[in-house]
Amino acid sequence: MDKNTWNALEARTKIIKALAHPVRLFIVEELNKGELCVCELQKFIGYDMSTVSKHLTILKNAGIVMDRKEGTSSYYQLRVPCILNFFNCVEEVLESNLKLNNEIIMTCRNK
Amino acid sequence: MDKNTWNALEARTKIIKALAHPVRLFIVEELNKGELCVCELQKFIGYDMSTVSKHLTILKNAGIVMDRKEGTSSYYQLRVPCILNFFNCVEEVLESNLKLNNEIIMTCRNK
DNA sequence: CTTTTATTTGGCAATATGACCAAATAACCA
DNA sequence: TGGTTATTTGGTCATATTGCCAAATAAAAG
Repeated sequence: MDKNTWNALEARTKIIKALAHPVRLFIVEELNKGELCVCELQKFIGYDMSTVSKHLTILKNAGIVMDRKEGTSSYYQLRVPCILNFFNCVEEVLESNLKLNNEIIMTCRNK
Repeated sequence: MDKNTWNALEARTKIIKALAHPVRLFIVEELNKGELCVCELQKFIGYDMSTVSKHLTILKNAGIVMDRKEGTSSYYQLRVPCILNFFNCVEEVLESNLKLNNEIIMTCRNK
């Protein structure tokens, strides 16, 4: 595999990795409903404020969210709206997994 | 956050995590062109055969690929075709990131 | 039956990730 | 100014990930 191919893969991986955590997935879904500050997200999530802040930094560095300061607060919002299509596909995989499990169960029953 | 919400997040995270690695991303893209055996993928990737095999197991456990034995070989193929839409979104984020960088560069020049 | 080929599994070491706490920063208020 | 609030940053520790090697497995070939 050549260097360019690898670099392209790594660039895309960075974005996918940013979404590959339950807390960050939750944040993206909440932000899809509208802008929120760190303390609001922290209340929903229940983890330490610093942990939530670090998760937001990861999403920001990946280019998925952007922030806006107002007073002492930082408000975060989605920067790229297509993220939801992304999730549609994940749902499709989940449904497909369920279907397969059902088939396996049915096959076992018929034996 | 309640237990159900968390479980749903974790289920989706498992799928996203499976895609969050350059080698696995490469595998998915190659398999999109058609079925391949482990040794063919190994030649492209250059890593140890056991490493490639483990990456394939991760994709399989996430429900993204499926395998088929033929002789001594295992052939892998995509189980869910929508994976490419998924990548379209990642590309959109990348393009958006590039656009932002250009804006920053332009702003700096004008100062 | 032994050897070869393709793959998977187990184990280990290096590195990355993710949680918390404590401290630093920054804006606002009294 | 000094204190409060919101956020970020640095440090540390536990755990997860990822690579390789060696060994186990399994089918095919000689």
